[in-house]
Amino acid sequence: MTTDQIARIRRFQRAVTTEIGLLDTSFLGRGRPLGPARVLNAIGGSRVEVSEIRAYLGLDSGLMSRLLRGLEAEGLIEVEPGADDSRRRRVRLTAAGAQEYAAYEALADAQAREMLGKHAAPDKLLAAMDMVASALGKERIALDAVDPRHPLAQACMNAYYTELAARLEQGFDVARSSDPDVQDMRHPRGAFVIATSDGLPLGCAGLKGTDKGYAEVKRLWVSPAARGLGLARRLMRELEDRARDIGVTVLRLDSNSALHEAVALYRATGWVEIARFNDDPYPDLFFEKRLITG
Amino acid sequence: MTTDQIARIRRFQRAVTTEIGLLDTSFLGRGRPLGPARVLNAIGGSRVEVSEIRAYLGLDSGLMSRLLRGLEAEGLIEVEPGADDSRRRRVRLTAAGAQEYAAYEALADAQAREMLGKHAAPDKLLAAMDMVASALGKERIALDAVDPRHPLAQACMNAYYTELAARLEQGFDVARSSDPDVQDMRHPRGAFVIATSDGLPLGCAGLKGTDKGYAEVKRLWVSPAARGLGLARRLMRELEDRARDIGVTVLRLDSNSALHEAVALYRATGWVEIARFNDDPYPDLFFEKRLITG
DNA sequence: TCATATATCTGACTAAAGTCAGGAATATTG
DNA sequence: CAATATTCCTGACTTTAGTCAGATATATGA
Repeated sequence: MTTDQIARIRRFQRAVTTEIGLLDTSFLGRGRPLGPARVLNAIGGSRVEVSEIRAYLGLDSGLMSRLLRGLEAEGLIEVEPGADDSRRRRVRLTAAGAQEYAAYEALADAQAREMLGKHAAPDKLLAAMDMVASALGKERIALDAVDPRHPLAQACMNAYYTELAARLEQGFDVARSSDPDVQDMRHPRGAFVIATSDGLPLGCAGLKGTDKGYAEVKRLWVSPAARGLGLARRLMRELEDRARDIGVTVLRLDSNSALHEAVALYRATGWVEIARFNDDPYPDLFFEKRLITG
Repeated sequence: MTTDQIARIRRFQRAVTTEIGLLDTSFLGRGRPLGPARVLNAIGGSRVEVSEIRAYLGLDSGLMSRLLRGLEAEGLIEVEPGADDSRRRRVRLTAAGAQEYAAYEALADAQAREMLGKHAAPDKLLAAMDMVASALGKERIALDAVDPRHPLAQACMNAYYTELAARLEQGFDVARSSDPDVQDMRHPRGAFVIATSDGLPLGCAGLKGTDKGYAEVKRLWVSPAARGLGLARRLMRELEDRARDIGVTVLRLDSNSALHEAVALYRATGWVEIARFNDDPYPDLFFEKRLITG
């Protein structure tokens, strides 16, 4: 690591600190201090449990309580005890709250739009922002099992197909590859896991159940914005855990030698190369992994 | 502009706000609030005039005054009236202050190092950070005339040579190109201007005086991290102003058709293509611009 | 020289964020 | 069931940041 590299990060920190400082103090000029505004936005962002919001924003319980009281007094939110555990309270926006939240969203969007508009190469700027945001908020990337037909899951798979088409010498056409049945990638036959950061999809992986004594790993993809963070490894680990949960002990997958990073990951995490086990035209490498159970 | 793009910027803002929030509240754990810490760092970063620091940090004069008193009481800084205008006060670090500043630097460097170390593709991350920082801090990019032998000027020129070598079909070797005499790119014969952001060099351009009735523009370069911000245009405008100041009314330059952006800029800003006027092996395009004076 | 502008300082104030101790209600565990 | 833990609330407090109206000293231009 060179001193020049350090200097560059330092410069970035300065640029961002000052800019965000300016950005936040008058928090978008809706006459509400940063604290309540942050809480309102967290609730609008579909967070429901008080404790969850508190952890997300890193607030003291006393402070949090007061901020909630304030928003309640404004008529923007309603708080009620949780259904199964009535200590853990749940918050939701009232109609007025939803309106106020939308106003914040519109303002922030306008700000974002203006910033992009001033730049000559917006795509590059966005890609750079994605990468930085992922690196900064690494531990905020959440993995969730969803239905493979979920819009975010679809978005990931489409990005995956596009990337395959670009990277495979012979191109890629989904229609010619065996498209896994939705049923096979849902509990209890299998699973489909997506990685998201503040709602933006960053990666996916599917576990496809079969009746042949093993399950297959399909559609492992990580967004360029999140590469280098060990996300693929996390996704694979998650799939293995879920495989164990549904009683699967042998996993298989097919891949292509053009996908270096993925192949290297398989080899590094206990996968063993085996003979071709299907007649899909795209893969040229086949792996198996026996899970340690107990 | 798509909604997806907006969502990406919004996500970036969130990631950065929360991260920097965490980063700054206990400002690196040296038991000093953010305010005084920022001022100390601005002074350590070779800013000397109180008014300059105030503008840089965006502080109220009363607050600034108090923060200075505090640092003075700690024995970290000394304040004295300016030499030519005794209203504008100048600040400098005492020995203890320099030590404290160094401690902050070391902590921030360690933090940066840790962040880079956790990333699998640090170069890409740095490039992304540079781009974002430049876009955020666009108006903080300063242009200064320096001696062409200045280390930052040299750094820019070396980056320029490397880029030429990569972009020109026939490569590039400085030794074969006519290296302008240092004298010719200094006042009053010419000028050399660099663009920096918080000390990081982002671009350069040289004005080389000749005895043939015109001056030449040489070494126009903008760092990849700062492209798309109109910096080349700013550099050229600066050179034109300086040319007028030293009484030059005709400018010439040579370029290569592989450098699309530069050539497009010349054509868009009043430069007219002319016949070859030197025997340098690299250029294949030649331009002239007559300055409007008065 | 006199009016005006500029740079900084001081005192009095407010708003916002955060801390801490303890209390009430509810859940969990041996 | 009793002891303990968890979740949230309340009140009293501190720190930090920031605002605003003068006061003071110095510079500038007619």
